Amino acid sequence: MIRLSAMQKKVYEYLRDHFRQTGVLPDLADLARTLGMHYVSLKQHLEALHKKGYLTFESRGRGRSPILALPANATGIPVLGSIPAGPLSEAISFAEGYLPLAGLQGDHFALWVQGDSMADLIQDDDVVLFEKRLPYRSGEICAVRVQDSDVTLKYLDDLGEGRYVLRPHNPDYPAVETSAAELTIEGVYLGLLRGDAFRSLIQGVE
Amino acid sequence: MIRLSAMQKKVYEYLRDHFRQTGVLPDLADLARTLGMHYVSLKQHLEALHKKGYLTFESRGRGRSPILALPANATGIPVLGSIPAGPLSEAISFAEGYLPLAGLQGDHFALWVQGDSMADLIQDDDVVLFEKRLPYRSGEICAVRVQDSDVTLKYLDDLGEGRYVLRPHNPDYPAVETSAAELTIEGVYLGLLRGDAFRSLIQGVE
DNA sequence: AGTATCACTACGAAAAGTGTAGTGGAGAAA
DNA sequence: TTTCTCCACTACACTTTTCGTAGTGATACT
Repeated sequence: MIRLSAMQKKVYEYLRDHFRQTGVLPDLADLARTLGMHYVSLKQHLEALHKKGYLTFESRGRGRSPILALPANATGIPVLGSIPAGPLSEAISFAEGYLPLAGLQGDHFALWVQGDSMADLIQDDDVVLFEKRLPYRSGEICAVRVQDSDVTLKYLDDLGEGRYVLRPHNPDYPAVETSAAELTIEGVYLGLLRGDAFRSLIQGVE
Repeated sequence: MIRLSAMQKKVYEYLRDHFRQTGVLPDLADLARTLGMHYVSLKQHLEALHKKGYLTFESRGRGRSPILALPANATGIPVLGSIPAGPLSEAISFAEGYLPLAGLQGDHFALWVQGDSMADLIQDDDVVLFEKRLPYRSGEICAVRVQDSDVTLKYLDDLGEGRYVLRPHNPDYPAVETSAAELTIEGVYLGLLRGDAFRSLIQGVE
């Protein structure tokens, strides 16, 4: 991203925090008062931020509220590239879109699942929501990375003494035993989204 | 609902249709021009509609765009009360909430599933989206009503000659054969929503 | 019948918010 | 130095919203 000046950064961070807390963006006049600057200066900062791609700012003519919005990547949950839920192979790639879900506590991400190792519970092409944390108990569904290269989606059974089992739901796949040293837990399963109708909720997908 | 005057009804129906088609609501000034009335008259109509519960209209002070929104039940997909996916017993009750999904073609509804006859594909407490239509082929998952009283969620296999089989995904439950005369197809499965995080998308749930 | 009250409709004027143009200073970069 | 960007301000035009005013019709009470 292009570098921001001090004032631009201040404006952007205030807007982002305000949106995360309240879910709405303030009026330009209120905002100018809060930040202690003139309306026109604020507007110039917003135009600069828009030009640099940090937000959407579009005037709609005199007297009409401008279109002011933060991009999905500032507030939404990133939907990461597809991961194989079958054999361990691909890793998490870059974000393909963002899921606008307000009011969630914690750090979340979503994966576009490919493969059927968790079928029928989780199917090919499902979008699965995760929270970035360690599992609270043995047997939770987790997105795990083994040997610093592959990401997969399995039940994570804790055998104790640093030993773990990655257990698929689909009995056609084998369970794999591994050690804590080889294992990186990327997140814990929270829920899933299935079907084209719901997939339209994801923003930023071409 | 409280009765509306002719003008109020005209305003409400125009807003509803406009939102369904475009997904956004027009400016009050544009709206007044389109409907051929003065801005203030329109505003009074909107206030009356708000008072009567047909929409949300809240002024935000002079010169600031008002908060104008249609209730979820005018535009969203109704989420109907829980149905048993296990043994045939309960019927669709009243709407418990609405799912705001814009841009869907066709007539949709959602069911809050209880039971595990479709496990592991569809689990207890999932919210399942349906389209109100007949299945295109045999074997689709449908919400069906048998004998004009019970609603259930099963694969619907067409045996021909007016005979059908309601087949659960969970092998612990038996498949049931029935006839076209006893069968009412309420809708065809489109997708599902699982997990508390996604459930917060449903509006109107206490 | 007459009166009071209320809801509905309608218009004009003023307050507050928003947009554009133009000016100018401070500091960094060429 | 010159040029550019960032930042700030003044002044004025325009839009949106509110406030005030008024007429009509229905209903209920005297």
